[in-house]
Amino acid sequence: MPSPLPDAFFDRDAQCVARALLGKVIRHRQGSLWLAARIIETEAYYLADKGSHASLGYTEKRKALFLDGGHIYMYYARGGDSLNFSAHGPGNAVLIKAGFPWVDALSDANALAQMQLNNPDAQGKPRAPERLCAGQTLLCRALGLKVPRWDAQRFDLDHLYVDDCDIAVPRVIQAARLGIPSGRDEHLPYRFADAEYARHCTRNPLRRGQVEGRDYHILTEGMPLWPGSTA
DNA sequence: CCAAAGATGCGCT
DNA sequence: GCGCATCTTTGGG
Repeated sequence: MPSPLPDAFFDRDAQCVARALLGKVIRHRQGSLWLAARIIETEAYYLADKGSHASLGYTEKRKALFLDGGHIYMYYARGGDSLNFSAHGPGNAVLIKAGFPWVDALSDANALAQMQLNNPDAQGKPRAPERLCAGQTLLCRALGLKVPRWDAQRFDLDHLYVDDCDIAVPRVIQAARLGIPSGRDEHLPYRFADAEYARHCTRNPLRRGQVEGRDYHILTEGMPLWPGSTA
């Protein structure tokens, strides 16, 4: 039984949404197949922070960032599509950074095989499932999500939604976001990852050399965000 | 119309 | 860890 996230889920602070999305499942229908990936890595962006697209100002392309929580914002950069969901407050949103293929009764092995066809490697060969959604544009490629179809749209139970599959995420990693140029609020700790899937993220936040308390923090269930602001 | 950037990804060291 | 390919969108001429 699918259990789509209600609009109210997204109408909260972006960091809360980013954290809560870990372990949720994105489902996108392609023909008769429901392609699916569980979310393992997210980043929050705010109107006021200089790393965000919204901080560049309102334009037609960026309008979805300013719509009510639960709108889809997609953009194209560096050779691929990226997926975001708007959160509470104009200009605030969550970027979906990485996922992991999800297989169940609705999204079966045939759906996974289609995802591998959608997102082959540079030689045209199928990727290992653990690499298939290990990046914001890889995820969109595997799931078949495109800017022209989904930007500024809402979820649609016949085509695309986020499913609460009741997956436990006992430990969440909170760290600085990736790829933010210096001077653009690059230190803000708005990146969130499922600790059990850390090695399958865009970059492993627990890789050798990273130090807890300096490079990242661990949040267990019920623990407030670090450094404590739930805004 | 064209140049350049961009919330990246890959391959090699 | 670093260079380079990536290719659509964007904005200036």
